[in-house]
Amino acid sequence: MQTKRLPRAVREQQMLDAAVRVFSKRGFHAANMDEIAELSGVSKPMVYAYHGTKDELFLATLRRECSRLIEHIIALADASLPPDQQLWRGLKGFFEFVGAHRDGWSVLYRQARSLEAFSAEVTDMRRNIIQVIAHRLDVALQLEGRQVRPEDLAAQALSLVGASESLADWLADHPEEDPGRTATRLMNAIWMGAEQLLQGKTWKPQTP
Amino acid sequence: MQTKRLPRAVREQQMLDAAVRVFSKRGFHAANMDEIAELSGVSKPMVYAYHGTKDELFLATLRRECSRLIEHIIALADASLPPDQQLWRGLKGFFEFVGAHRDGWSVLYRQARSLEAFSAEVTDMRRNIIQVIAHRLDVALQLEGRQVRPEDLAAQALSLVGASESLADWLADHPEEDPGRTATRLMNAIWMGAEQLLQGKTWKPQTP
DNA sequence: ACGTAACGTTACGCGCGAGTAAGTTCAATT
DNA sequence: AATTGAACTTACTCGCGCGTAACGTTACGT
Repeated sequence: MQTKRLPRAVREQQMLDAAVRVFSKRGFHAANMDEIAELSGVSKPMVYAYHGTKDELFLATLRRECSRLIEHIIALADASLPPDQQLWRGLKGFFEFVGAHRDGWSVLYRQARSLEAFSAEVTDMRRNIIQVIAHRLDVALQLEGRQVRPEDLAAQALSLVGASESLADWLADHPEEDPGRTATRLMNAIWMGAEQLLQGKTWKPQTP
Repeated sequence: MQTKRLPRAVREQQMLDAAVRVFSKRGFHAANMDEIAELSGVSKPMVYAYHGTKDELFLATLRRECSRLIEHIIALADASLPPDQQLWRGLKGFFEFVGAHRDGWSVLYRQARSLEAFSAEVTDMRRNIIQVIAHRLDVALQLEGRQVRPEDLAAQALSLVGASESLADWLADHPEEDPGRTATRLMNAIWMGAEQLLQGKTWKPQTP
């Protein structure tokens, strides 16, 4: 290959790009630094020079992918929209991101959550999302004059997130599937509920 | 320690018990065979003699925990019950199992799913469960004279499983929580749906 | 045009843990 | 009580992969 020398900032990003791919393909432990280095078009000590240890490199990739995901979602799910529209847009944004960044998703979840050293990081992020969802649900409920126990709110939000992750996994393995379609399916599952489905009621996006 | 010598069958089970604990505590890679051996009250070569390589040992523990889980669930979710009761009992069985076998659950999911070498195994199991759920849902729909596209059925089942896993994770970290209560919360989330919740409608078990 | 600092390399140290060879002790069978 | 084989141990080998020391090279400011 033998490409040009590059400024640090650029090389750092290339390394993160490489890291995402390798970590997602091999898993944290099986991934080795030489492969990541090679994929960044550079040799191993450079990776250590720019990103420290393997753990630190992993954390860096994790954080980058994570913030990209969050940004993409919050840009879409405007809190002033009606609840189902908020949910719909948020989900659509989420699935679009997963569809477009398969391996980023994999690094975030498959890997990080199962590793003692990193689970705290991703658990925090997850808790934040869940809290936001629970809060918005709470607002919607209060507008209707309802009151629900906090644990039940949390359970609802947790279910939603779990279901989303599950469909996201599936989406990551099905390139041909449209993210919007997946989001719609999830709306039917979580917004309408199984009972409604049995009665033939389905949810449809108002504005396609 | 220096306990008595034990027949192979017994020792094998002790090894699996130890393996579940260590794999769940440390993760597959970080777990080392010496620790598992020690926890089984025996030295490393015995583990190799009885269970082969580390991979094979992991697979053995995975399979044992897995079949225990499945058996426990199908024993409860009788197909002749009405749909919501099937779901309710299946979920209750599932959460009871998770509550009683925390580390078994961890080995099954956190670890196995993120490891290339084992993901196939657990994915197969998962696919089976999803298919069963989708099928029973289909039966229920046909009794109502409805028809739903297979992918939508699958998505509904997938959401349910994802939400269950999510709550199971939460339950595994909250010893004080009653599994039945968690199951009820999930029924509210997935059976009633968020829209119903907003309207103040909740699901309650008929027979406590 | 030349010094220097950032970019980059080759080649190794070293610990850890999977897996094994060779030998020992106990308990059941004859 | 001798035998035999299953249960169990100690004490290694060996490769892999993280992390680094020591050493080149190119761009860029002056």
